[in-house]
Amino acid sequence: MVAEVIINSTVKNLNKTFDYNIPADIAGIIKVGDRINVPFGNSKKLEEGFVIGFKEKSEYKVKDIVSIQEGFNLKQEQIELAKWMARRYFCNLSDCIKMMLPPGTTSKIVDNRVREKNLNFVYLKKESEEIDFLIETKKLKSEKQIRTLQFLQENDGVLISDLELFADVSRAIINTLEKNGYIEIVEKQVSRNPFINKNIKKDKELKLTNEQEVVYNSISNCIEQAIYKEFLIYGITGSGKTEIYLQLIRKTLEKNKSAIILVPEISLTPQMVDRFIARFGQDIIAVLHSKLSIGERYDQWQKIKKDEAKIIIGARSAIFAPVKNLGLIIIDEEHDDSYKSEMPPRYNAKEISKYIAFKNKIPLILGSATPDINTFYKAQNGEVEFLKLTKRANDSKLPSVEIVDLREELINGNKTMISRKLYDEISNNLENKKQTILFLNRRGFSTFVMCRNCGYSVKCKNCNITLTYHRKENKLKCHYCGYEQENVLVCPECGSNKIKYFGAGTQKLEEQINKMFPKASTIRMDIDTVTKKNSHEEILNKFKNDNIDILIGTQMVVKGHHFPNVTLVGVIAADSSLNMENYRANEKTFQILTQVAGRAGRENLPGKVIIQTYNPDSFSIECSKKQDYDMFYNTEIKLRKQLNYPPFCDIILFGISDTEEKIVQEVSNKIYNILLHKLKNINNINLYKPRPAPIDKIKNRYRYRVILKGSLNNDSIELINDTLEEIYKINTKARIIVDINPTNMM
DNA sequence: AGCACGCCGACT
DNA sequence: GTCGGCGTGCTC
Repeated sequence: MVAEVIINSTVKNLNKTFDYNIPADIAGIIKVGDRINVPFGNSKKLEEGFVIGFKEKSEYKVKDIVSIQEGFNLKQEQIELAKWMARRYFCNLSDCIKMMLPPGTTSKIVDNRVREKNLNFVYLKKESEEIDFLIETKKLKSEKQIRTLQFLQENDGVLISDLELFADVSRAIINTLEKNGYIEIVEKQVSRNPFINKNIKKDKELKLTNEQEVVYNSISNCIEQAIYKEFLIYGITGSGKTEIYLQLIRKTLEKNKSAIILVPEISLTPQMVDRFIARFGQDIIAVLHSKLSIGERYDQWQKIKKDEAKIIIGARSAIFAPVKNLGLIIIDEEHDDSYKSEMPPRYNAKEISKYIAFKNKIPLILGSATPDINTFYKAQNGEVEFLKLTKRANDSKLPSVEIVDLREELINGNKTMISRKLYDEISNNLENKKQTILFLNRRGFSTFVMCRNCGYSVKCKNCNITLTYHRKENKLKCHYCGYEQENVLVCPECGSNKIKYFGAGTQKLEEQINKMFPKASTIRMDIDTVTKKNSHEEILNKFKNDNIDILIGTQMVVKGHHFPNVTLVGVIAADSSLNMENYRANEKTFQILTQVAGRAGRENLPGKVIIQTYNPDSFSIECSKKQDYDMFYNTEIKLRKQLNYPPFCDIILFGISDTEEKIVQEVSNKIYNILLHKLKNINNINLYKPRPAPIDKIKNRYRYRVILKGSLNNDSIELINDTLEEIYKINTKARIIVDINPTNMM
């Protein structure tokens, strides 16, 4: 008898099973899912592996398994899920297995050293892009230093004890990095219980409205009878989805089962969690998200594993939590892009949820005010049961939405970013002591700097991207690789001084607003102001509690929070998301505008939304003015059908990159030709010739891509996996990524 | 990913 | 001769 083992490695060519002999002392206890230590290759150190099966004998000369790591074993069904994922998402099986292991134990063999409490907290001082750049350009050489910085990057600051334990770095390394100004050490008492000091009053169940009750009953019935079914709760903001969730969870608990609630990372705020604590108490709740330190995450994970936590609230990866007796999965804001992973394994948590719900015979709830077009399509054809909430629970009115044509503004000589209409409304709001949110999906001061004489625009020297002007530091920065240089006053090409700044960002908006309304208090929120742990929260709290007049921000102002005193929302330019080279541009525009609009006038105050745009006739903008999802859906779905886009097909993106363009082209052509040859007998698949990616160079790497469109089934997915295996064998140099139904096509 | 193997130029 | 540069290929 030999064990089939997957080596814990991200290397493509090691993504296959290796056979190992089972020594007598563990022969009786070893089972599928065990995490083991094995000798591998000619390395002196042991490698980590996972047992995924057994067979009679091996055709190879096998080595012995050295030991089993106690307390880290996975269940057979988890291995099954990992196998399914690896095929579905064209990724390494060991990457999938890692998702299910205790946080912080996946990078290397960790013995069970005692995790001491520690007061010192370390965080990255430099921007993570800057660190990436230092590594990429080989300016940072020490492997341990790199590992430490990468670890901090991934974790947004951690306890020193976590760093030592999980990244295996020493105090000396940490001190050196601090001396060089890369990191900062903060004296801070960090609790491993994210709920500590919370004194939340218990609340009582609200009486459901008739409409809510209908929704509740349909799902409750499936919990009662343990039936798999997928539901879409389509309910406008404020229609009381959360109360239904809470009562369905109560029902699940009564059946002695647990529930997982997935929410977008950004809306996983303390206020949101408090609502669950108020209803069920903190003892049976676990929270999993990226703002927790690794130690906290580890403790939350253990709380679930020990079956103390029955309610798991978390971001995407919480779907892999080791829940004992799962009875319900809820995905809130199901249209949100953060459910799709952009890193390997590039999984979609909605699909994983469906898989798990089906296997466990339990209901899966998707909730949204602006459902994903794909989900709504399934609801229309009955694959998903459609449930609707049309009334706002407290009867507050939807805000009025007005569209301002920026082209007309320009004709009338207004060169500022604020239209007359919006100017008047802001003035009005300031007089009435009401708050305003201004939304602009572009950070920095100006997105490009151009010479008006010769047309030259300043580009990054590592990426094919125009540099963004940052006013405060008077520098030009690349938002992709972190490269920065001094601002130019004279054109480097022709020597002219006619340098002009185009494409205004949030910094410029802030400056203009401060000029226009010198008395108003403002606060800005974008990646540049949100860096430290929690400061996203801090800015929003400051805005709310200090009654700041105007909040200026990007994407991140849109989600989660509820500001009772905000009555005006201004969208400065609704076009930036429309111009993306992406079939989902309309959908994203509609969703974001509808959500922004939802920020205005949430209680008894009537809200007003002003959308400024150069494309007032675009249907996504028109539909968001009317806040008419159905109209939007009906238009969009026809386009998708016509142009053959999801939900009518799947898209697979093969991304090829390397520092040498010639190699990228060669590998891209090889991939294209092999795929073409292998898939020639399969109907309904379109393969598009290799083309440079929309951003064809990032961090000195040239980028090409091959796109495949088609209705995929298990057979075609297998065929593509086989093809990839062949490609990985031929190619060792270029980086290849494969993404099925990606959210980002850049 | 590591690491050995092996082929070829440089050098005490 | 033989030291070491890195391209190639394998790991049960």
